[in-house]
Amino acid sequence: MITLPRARCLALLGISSSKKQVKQIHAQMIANSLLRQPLAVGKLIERYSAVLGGADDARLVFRHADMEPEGSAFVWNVMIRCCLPQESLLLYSQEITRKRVIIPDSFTYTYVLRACARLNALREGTQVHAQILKSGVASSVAVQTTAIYFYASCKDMDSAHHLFDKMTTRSHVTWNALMTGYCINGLAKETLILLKSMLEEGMKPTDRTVVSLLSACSQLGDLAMASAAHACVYKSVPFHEECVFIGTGLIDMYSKCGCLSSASRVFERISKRNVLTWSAMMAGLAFHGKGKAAMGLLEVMEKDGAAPNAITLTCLLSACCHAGLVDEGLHLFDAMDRLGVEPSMQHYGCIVDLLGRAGMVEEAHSFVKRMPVKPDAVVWRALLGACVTHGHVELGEEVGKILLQIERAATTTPRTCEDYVALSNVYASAERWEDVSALREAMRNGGVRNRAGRSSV
DNA sequence: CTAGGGTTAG
Repeated sequence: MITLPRARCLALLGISSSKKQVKQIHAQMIANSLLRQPLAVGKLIERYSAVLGGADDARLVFRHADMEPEGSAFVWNVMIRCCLPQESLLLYSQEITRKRVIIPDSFTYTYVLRACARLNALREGTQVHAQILKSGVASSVAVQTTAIYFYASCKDMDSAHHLFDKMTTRSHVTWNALMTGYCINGLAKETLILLKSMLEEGMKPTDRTVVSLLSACSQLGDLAMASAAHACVYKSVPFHEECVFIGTGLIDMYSKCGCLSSASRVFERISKRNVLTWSAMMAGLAFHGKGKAAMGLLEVMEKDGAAPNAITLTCLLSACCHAGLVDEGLHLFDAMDRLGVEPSMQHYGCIVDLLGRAGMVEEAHSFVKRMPVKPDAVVWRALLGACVTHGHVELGEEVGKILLQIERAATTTPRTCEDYVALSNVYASAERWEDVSALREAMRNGGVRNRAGRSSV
């Protein structure tokens, strides 16, 4: 048997795209006794993790890696970086509780914090952050930036901002991390203020900076601001027309600011469209009640050789919903199998909403009962909304009680008042005032806060 | 020549 040299193996690994290919190179590496070399093992784990169905193989390679202590630390870091966030935390905590055979370094900490961010695990990540501070490892800009990203992902903007203020050296990624944090937490004004200070400090905005800027403008719904942002993108980001994120952001921004024609113009001029570009345009059309046009775009998209995904289907179903296109929506739902997209809770929710808004409350109810998965609160809420609008008091009461049950069983999500208010509206529509006041009483006793109303545009 | 920090829908 001919064995490939190390360099050839590593190069081939880099371009392997299926599990079968990775397995072949894996065999070569065994024959070449490359599996005692940290870099080779690391690359193998990386590749297995990247291909479909390779997670178990990556785990096996990791478990059987046998090398010097520094090599183990390196391979451990690679594994934490490449596996799913839940497993990253597990690998990390196992090693920490075991008498610290491997000492985490700044690489480990960035990966673990990133995992906590993805899991929305504020408690765990805060503990990790404390361990970082205790570890004596001089915290690098990368670790601190990831910590900012972590706190922001967990909606703890106070900690994120505090950390940012304390940093003496910041990279453009640091600025972007905090800005993205403001953005995803709906703090559009803060996003713009931070961008201003970034520019004042002489930092150049990057493609990721302008994605936050565009999203902030979407939230504000201010067309004048949107045009200014668009001009800023033109001035400051070279090759912006090749950046899919920016194109998608522009389409979304113009749609949300009420200017569908500008959104279409941007869409037409994008050279590299991906599934999200198409989805964003469909969402924009949906937002403006142009359901037929959104459906028409699906055909163009398929002719263009792009395959719709779960997000695309959500956008289209919601377009049908807003435009009252019941038949089209149901037809599209049936076509999902052919399109290769498995219906998720959101798609079921769209159909219930579609039927409910069209006044077909009985049909919506029987659809919910036929669902192959357990309906979540969003699905029930759509049905309850239909009951309120179309005066189905009995069903509304039944659904409202199911929702309150879900509400009480939930321990992780904060208590909200929406479901109480909705059920209360059912009672009010039937002039059952005693039930209304009993519900208000239950809300007070349950510690459910009434929230102030808000509007975006 | 032992790797590193983030993002697009509702």
